[in-house]
Amino acid sequence: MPRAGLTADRVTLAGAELADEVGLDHVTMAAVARRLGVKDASLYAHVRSLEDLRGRIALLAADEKTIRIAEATAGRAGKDALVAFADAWRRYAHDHPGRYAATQIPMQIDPELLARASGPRRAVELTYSMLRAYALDEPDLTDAVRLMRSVLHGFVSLEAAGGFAHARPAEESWVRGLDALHTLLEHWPAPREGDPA
Amino acid sequence: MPRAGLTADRVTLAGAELADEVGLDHVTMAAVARRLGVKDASLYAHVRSLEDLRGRIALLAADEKTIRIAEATAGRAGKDALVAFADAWRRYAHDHPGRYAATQIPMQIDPELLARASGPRRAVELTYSMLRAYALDEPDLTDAVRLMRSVLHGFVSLEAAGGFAHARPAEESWVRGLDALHTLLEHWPAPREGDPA
DNA sequence: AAATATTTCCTAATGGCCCTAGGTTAATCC
DNA sequence: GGATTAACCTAGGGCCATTAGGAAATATTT
Repeated sequence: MPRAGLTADRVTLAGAELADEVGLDHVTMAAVARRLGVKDASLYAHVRSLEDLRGRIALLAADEKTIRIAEATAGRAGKDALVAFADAWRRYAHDHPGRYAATQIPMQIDPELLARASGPRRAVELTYSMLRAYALDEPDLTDAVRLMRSVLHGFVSLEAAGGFAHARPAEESWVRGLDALHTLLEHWPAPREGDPA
Repeated sequence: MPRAGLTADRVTLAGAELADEVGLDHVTMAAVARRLGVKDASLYAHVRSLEDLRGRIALLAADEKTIRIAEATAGRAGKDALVAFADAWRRYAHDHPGRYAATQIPMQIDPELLARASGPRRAVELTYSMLRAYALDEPDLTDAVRLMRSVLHGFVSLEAAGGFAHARPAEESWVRGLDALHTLLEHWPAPREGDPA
């Protein structure tokens, strides 16, 4: 009987595809094994546990999202870069809802695996380089990066959870929200007197 | 043998407490039943399924969060109200991480139950009333409300997932981010020429 | 107060899932 | 080709969700 040719990456990919199709919390060892034409016990040669698998899906998603953002922002600057960055983020979440959901799981990921992963780190670095165009000094830059990430992640999450009633298309609020963010970054307020930095 | 005196609300509360203690996805029928000193099968007289229970926890959380925000913002206006609103939101997420996580599950909630719940609707209404102080006209007001909710939810989620490296305390980015949001709301940019509203 | 109806909670059972242990067989390396 | 490594399997234990149907406590009616 020939072998299926499994590997940790192939198991992860199957899990990721399944997550996009049926939702992250319907990704089970049994279902992934079925998709690969294999018995569930066979997966444990490549993946430590279901939690481990979910962590790997999260890291895969981080890598893919980072690549998309890098490609989208390459050669752009200023507001162009901002919009390209944000659109790439949102589009990834739309195209891969299950993978994206995996990125939200609190960091119960195998530390060794996490250390070898470049996706999350590079995503933050990309945000920094994009925002550097706005001439913010630390610690404002860090605060702006965090605000930016909060907006993108929050909008996309609420959208996915059906949080925006259908009155006004989410797309339009998105465009206008990015306009507003751009304006804000150009006029980032100075710390108020009396507040510690 | 005396009875436990269960009801849908008591089961939901036990589930919510458990969610805060051990995380939402460790909330199982069996665990809730143990906590209530009851057999798991007994819960099905009050709750349709595990999914139903999670939906009820989400609605409970929405109600509680709304009440906290309402109390915090009562009698305040302008930036005071904004900060009180945001802090109440974030504090609820910190105090009740499991309940808060439940609010993120896509709306697979029993529609009939949802219709009777006032929490989610009132939370949005409160956001509208708070932002009305900034003299925005529709559709800008709706876009601002959505941006606001995105920031709050996104920040709190990233924080809970350990998304902010410890370099700079999240608290400080939070305060400065709210400063920035306030400024933005005071100077909300007009739609750019050529763009459809 | 007695009889009835209702509801709560139980026991029993099915099937699915995660995961471990230990055996076979296919690929790989000399 | 023979030995080693690894992939994949069978078997099984334990936990969980859910249903069906029975017994006992409460509520309702007379």
